[in-house]
Amino acid sequence: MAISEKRQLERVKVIKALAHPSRLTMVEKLAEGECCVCDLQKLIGDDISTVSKHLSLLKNAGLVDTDKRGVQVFYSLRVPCVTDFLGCVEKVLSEKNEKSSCSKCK
Amino acid sequence: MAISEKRQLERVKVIKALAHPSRLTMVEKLAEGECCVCDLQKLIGDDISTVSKHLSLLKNAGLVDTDKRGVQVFYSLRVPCVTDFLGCVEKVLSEKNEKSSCSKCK
DNA sequence: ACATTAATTGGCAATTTCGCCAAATAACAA
DNA sequence: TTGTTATTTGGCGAAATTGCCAATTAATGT
Repeated sequence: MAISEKRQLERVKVIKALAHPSRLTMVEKLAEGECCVCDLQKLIGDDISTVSKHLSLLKNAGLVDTDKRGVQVFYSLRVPCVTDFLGCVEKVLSEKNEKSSCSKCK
Repeated sequence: MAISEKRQLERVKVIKALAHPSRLTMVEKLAEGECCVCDLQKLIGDDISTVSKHLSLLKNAGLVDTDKRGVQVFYSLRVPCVTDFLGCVEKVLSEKNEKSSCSKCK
């Protein structure tokens, strides 16, 4: 039996949230510990409004949490398994290169 | 040290490939075993050309392999860990619902 | 109250993705 | 060769995503 359309869309929303270079970089950074928006902005280099929008998208997907302390907002990763997630992505990449551009084959 | 821009783009390419309802559904189907394009077309219901394009995108990302036998092309999942990958996505969703719409809280 | 710093939101143009149709290609049978 | 079935490719309009600027909101200090 197929998964409900709605459920699939929720899943896709989570995956989409990770499917952007800046957001992926921020998620990896957050895996090491919480950060304020300003730190993430320095890391990414885009306009702060752009970074903020990326972050709210991540939050909306359920990937991060926020904690406002004073003027700053601290973001933290909600689900640690995202790291394993990336492990799988790396595996796809290594197997891909292994086959398509095998350095041992001439 | 941050991951190279190029590497990050490769990763994103893989994640993006999974970030679509039809493609995600097909990947899950393929996790059970290989399928021809026609079977996947029936599963998804979109025009066959649309399905074919989704599949070539998956292939380009390194997620699936193809095997042409006669007139048909059989697709198969290249990396089994994609299943675990989805496990993490599910975890994100369950924790999300747990907090935002906690049934125990009034 | 006023200024300052941190972050979010609205709006918009540029780019990318999506899905259909029509046409092309490939394998095989008659 | 001709026809048939399976799949891919080209092209195009529609929809979604992206990133900047400007304006707004929020917390704090003077």
